[in-house]
Amino acid sequence: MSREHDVAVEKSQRKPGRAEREAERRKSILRAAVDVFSRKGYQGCRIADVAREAGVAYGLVYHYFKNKDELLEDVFSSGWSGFLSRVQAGITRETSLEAQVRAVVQVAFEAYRRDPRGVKVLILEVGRSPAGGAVSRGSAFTHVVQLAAEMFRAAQARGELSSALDPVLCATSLFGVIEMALTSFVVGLLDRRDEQLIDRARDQVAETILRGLVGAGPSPAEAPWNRSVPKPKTARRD
Amino acid sequence: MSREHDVAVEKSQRKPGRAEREAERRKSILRAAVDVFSRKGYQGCRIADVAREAGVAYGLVYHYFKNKDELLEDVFSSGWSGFLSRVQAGITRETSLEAQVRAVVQVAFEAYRRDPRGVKVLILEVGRSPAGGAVSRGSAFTHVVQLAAEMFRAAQARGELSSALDPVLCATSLFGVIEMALTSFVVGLLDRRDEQLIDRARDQVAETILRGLVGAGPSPAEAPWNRSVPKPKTARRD
DNA sequence: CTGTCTATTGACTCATAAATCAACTCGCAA
DNA sequence: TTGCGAGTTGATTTATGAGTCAATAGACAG
Repeated sequence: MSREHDVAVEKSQRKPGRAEREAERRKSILRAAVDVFSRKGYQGCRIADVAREAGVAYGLVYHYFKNKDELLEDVFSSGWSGFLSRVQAGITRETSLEAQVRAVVQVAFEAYRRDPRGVKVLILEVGRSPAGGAVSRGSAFTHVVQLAAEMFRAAQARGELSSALDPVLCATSLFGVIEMALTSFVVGLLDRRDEQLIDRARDQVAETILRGLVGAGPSPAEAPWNRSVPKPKTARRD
Repeated sequence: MSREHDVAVEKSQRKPGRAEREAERRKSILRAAVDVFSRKGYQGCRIADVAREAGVAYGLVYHYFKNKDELLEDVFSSGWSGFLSRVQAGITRETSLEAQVRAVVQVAFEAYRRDPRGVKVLILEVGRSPAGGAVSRGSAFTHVVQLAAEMFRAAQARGELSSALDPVLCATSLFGVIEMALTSFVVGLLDRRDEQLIDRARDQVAETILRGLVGAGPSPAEAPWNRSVPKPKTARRD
């Protein structure tokens, strides 16, 4: 008991403890996998690459993950579930459609800023895996789209959005614009090092969707978008 | 010379001629490749599948194509170049930004209606091949985006579009919305057999982008989207 | 200190599929 | 008819990479 007491008390000290060391290893392999996937794609990468990148032996990958597919599955779920919950939170927090849309866009761009490679994997590999994908990934993309579709549907019920529009199409449009904008950074069409450009892109994406969807309604004359537009442009130094 | 005469004269008869037979074979393999790619993806499919689908021997694929990669390359270029030239034509034919955008959307949806599988391959496999793709595919996507960006830039010069917007982002937004809408049919999020829905989607996509981009100007109260837009000077204050 | 238990290693096996090639078929000209 | 040569075949070879496993090292309990 004395030992365990020590361990429990000094958890934050430099005494890793076996379980923690293991978890750390597992995470480092996961991180390496994201890295390699983002560079070579799922089909194109070898377990050997992941192992080398993580600095562990080939066989160890199979100690922590049943097989290659489960590895991808974990890469996916650890990344996507975070994104999904943030999107969910953003939608719930805000009340107007405009604010909700801005929140979703914000979440996506923030995720990209924090972890471009992870986003790249999600975008290029998982979100739209060819039918063969077989696992839950494909349906996860569907899930987030339906989440957004629900948001648009609710907005229609509140009269904030023309009911002539298809909510699912509104949702795909939203993610289409977001995704393609991020893709253009990923593939180098736009300069990913230009922080200002990323901000402008985020704002323009939100504007495009909002003015588009909202403005498409039957009465464009009203234009209630003087509503607390909270300074779209972050005042940057010149 | 008599032989060539025959061939030339009876071109439309049931005398294939060797060169023509070859070209036909090549095309049938290409068609089969599109088919198999669309079902199993590039990495996931085998040359044997393509050969079987085309009804030819395994080895013959290698008679017509240097290797698997060149096969994909040809699938791509034969499909993409057609799309590209149609987009180009659509942009050139029309004069107002609104009409041009509608034309581009129309081209994409028409292509989908004509050959869903081909579009699926282009969208899911080629357009966004992981960086490792190495070949021209990645840059081709870049190409069409830049074509559209040029269109938006010209519209800015004519005063039809706010110059505060980034033309490249306008272009990615346009294709992002188009592509995701088509994707949602491809993956079954929307019912691809519902012709009416496809039409509605096409219209909504165009509306979304147009009202979005055009309406993004500083004073949406006017709403001057009454066709023609021959007013080159809408004297917008920035 | 000593034994046990498990994390870790990397060479090996095995399945898959790309690419090759020698044999064969068949249209066409002499 | 005959023979050349290109089209066509599919078994064979070769390459690659996933997954296994017996051996080793290292942590922890007694």
